[in-house]
Amino acid sequence: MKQRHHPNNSRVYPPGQSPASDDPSHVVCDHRSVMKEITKEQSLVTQLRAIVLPALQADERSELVAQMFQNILDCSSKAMAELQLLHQSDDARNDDTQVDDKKRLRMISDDSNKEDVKPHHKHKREGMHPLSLETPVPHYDGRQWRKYGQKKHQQRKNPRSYYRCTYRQEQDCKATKTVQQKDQSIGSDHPVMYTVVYHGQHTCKGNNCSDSGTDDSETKTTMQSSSDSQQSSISGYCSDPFDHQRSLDGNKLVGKSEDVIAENNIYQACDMTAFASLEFDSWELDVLLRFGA
DNA sequence: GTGATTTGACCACC
DNA sequence: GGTGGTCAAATCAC
Repeated sequence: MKQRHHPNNSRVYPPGQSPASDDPSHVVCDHRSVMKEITKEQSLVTQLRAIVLPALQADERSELVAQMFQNILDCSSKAMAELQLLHQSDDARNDDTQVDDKKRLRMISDDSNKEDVKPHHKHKREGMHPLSLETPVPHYDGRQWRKYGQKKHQQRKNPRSYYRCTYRQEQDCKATKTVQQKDQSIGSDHPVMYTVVYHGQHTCKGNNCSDSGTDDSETKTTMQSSSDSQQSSISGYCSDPFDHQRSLDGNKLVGKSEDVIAENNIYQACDMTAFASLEFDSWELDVLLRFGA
């Protein structure tokens, strides 16, 4: 596994502070804790934005509110990026003691590392830098996806779904993503957490596939998805990637209990990616800043 | 009828 | 043989 090393790899302890008192595990835990809180904040802000913006009339005030939401999310994303850099720095400094942490990072960013050291698999996306994210709302990220496959893996309780850009044929967009429900999500704060891995960058343009993080139309489309009687032509908006959760599909909400509908509306209306970034580079950060807001 | 999703099969790699 | 990713026919929803 190729490690990312921070330039400041040697550690100097200030007077009166021993390595024991500066337990690296505490540093890691602090990073995780803070990143977790930021992730929560991002999720809540995106959810709040999805609720508030559609309720506002399209005027200067709504634009201002949208811009404020954007700024908040930008700040948190930047803070996350800074923490990530610090976290990587600590990992590099503590090769022997942070085995578990490395395992975790390896699991998240496995694909990207494979590309660095192994020949390209035919089916693996050549020249593409995957981005792994955790989010309770994996479907909506400002792009339109079409599901083309699903696989149940022996080691995992939940199947993995494969999506490609809706405009793959029209515009030869090579972007794909995989969505997998996390096993440990049951009982957590969020009902479900998903690991979303993006491969390749979008080359498509137009047709709602452009960068428009604050585009109100996206929010409207998302809000409509839960009540729209039409079948969604955009996998990312309505359908759930997992068969056992097809009841969550917006089209199938009709006839369900109000509680379920309300809950699903929340998560579908707020189907914006609240990214918990764990490993990303500059363009990936750019993606986070644009899509996460 | 059209378009999206599902699902088993297939391929390449390890 | 297991795994990850993709393909394509069947199926579904409108």
